[in-house]
Amino acid sequence: MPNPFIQKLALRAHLDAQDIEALRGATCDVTQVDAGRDLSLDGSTPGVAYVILEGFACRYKLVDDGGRSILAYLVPGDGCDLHASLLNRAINSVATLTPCTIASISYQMIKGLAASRPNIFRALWWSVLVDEAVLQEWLVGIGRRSADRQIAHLLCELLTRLQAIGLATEPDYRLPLTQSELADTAGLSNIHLSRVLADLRKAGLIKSGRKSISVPDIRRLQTFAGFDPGYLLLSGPNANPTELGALPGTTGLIR
Amino acid sequence: MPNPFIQKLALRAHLDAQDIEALRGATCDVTQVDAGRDLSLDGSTPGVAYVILEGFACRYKLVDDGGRSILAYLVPGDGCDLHASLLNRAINSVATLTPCTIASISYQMIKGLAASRPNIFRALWWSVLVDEAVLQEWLVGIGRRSADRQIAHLLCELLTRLQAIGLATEPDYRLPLTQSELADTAGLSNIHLSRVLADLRKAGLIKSGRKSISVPDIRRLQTFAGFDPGYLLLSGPNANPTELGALPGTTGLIR
DNA sequence: CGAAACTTTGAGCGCATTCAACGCCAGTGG
DNA sequence: CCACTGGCGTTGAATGCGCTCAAAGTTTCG
Repeated sequence: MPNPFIQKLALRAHLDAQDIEALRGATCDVTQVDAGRDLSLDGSTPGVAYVILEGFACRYKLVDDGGRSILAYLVPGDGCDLHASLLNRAINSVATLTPCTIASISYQMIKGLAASRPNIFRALWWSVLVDEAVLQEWLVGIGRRSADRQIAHLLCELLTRLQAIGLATEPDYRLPLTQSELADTAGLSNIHLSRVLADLRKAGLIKSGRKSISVPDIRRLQTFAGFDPGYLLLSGPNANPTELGALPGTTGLIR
Repeated sequence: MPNPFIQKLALRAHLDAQDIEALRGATCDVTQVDAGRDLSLDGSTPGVAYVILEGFACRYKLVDDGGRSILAYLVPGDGCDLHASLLNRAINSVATLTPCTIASISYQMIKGLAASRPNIFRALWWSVLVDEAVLQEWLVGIGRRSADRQIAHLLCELLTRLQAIGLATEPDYRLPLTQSELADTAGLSNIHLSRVLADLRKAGLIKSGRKSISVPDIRRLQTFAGFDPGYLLLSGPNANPTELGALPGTTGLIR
């Protein structure tokens, strides 16, 4: 069984045989977890990080009034709290959305890997940047996109991410998320989310069944959503970042 | 003149004399920039990072329909694109909001510092985590908080951050932001933002004058906003992160 | 002083919410 | 096999938060 974590890191930096061996050794502490369990709680001091090998999870936060805000989806190959290894406080909660197979990694192990293996370090750093880029894109969506475009954008993103790890075939993919979860991602009520999905269905942009989505025409959905996959930084590893110079403040005004 | 960048990093990791000297040397390429100029454009390949020494800037993205979404405020001491040093593509634009004094740092310089000085590396890593935590909190606010609480929360955050670098006295602080910028941060129209501010003023939670905010009773504003400064990770440097163990999936259910 | 940028106010509309009820489906136990 | 239950999704009606459009007031700056 291939390790999706290693697969994903290999997309983002060149890994040699020793790197892969080290990663394989680090992710050998494997556990099964039910759906709907917390892996880490906001404000706690975990000391252990996880990697999702199978299943879906999410990072989330709760608000005073009982509302929930989903901050990220974790799919196979994604780590959680990996880059928080120098904090003594989790800045968000993490919960499984489906039954999951996860690997536990101690913070010491992570620090050791990051310090001794530059390739791994670079791949982890890259992952952090992707996390941040996704978070930014969600903020844009929730703030400045209409609900239907925002959902379409989210579906495009998930489709792209799942394709990158071979979990989605071209036209359609299985999305084991409830509407309530999508709503808490998009900042909508689940009633309204239901209507938005119905609209997208009526427009022929998606076909949704029980916990699965199929996209008849990806291009059309992407155009509708204004989706540009560039921010996912999937386009090849950056073996050689071009170091161009630039002068400050010469380009143009805002807007 | 003290260097706020070094001050801020020193909050986040212990820096010895050599670290400080190295940082001082790295930030000696200083420039003045007008307000409203772009320091970096989404999708470009900058190759140079900046540190704000004086003034305010922001990270932002534009949407197809002309909308703008502000993703972060950069205050004195904050870096921009520092951690993107291994990307060859900026994932957002950066623009000055006021006249700024900035220092330019080449990516090679950053990489060198991060590689040779563990303390600096740790401080930079810490900064990335704070960036992410703030972004998450904004996502929660824009998605699940009412407009007035969201704005109150944002004002609390900015006040706390400015106090941390000595740019705000206890009861009030100067906030050189236009309502249009606040609106693009909160995902609101500027007309509605004007009303929200008026409501907060009427409720006695803030007193706002021309580009300045004063907060008569910080506690009251924080309570109203549900603000907990923990996510800003300002509470002391993490010289000794406690390494506690934890078992997966034993804590509780979502909600 | 005049122009441009920013802020405020009012009126009307619409997207999204809440509340409530019903349909659907899977699992469970009689 | 059927009734019961709980989670999830859908639909309808009424309310409201926040938006658009438009215009006037206010600062700032050249």
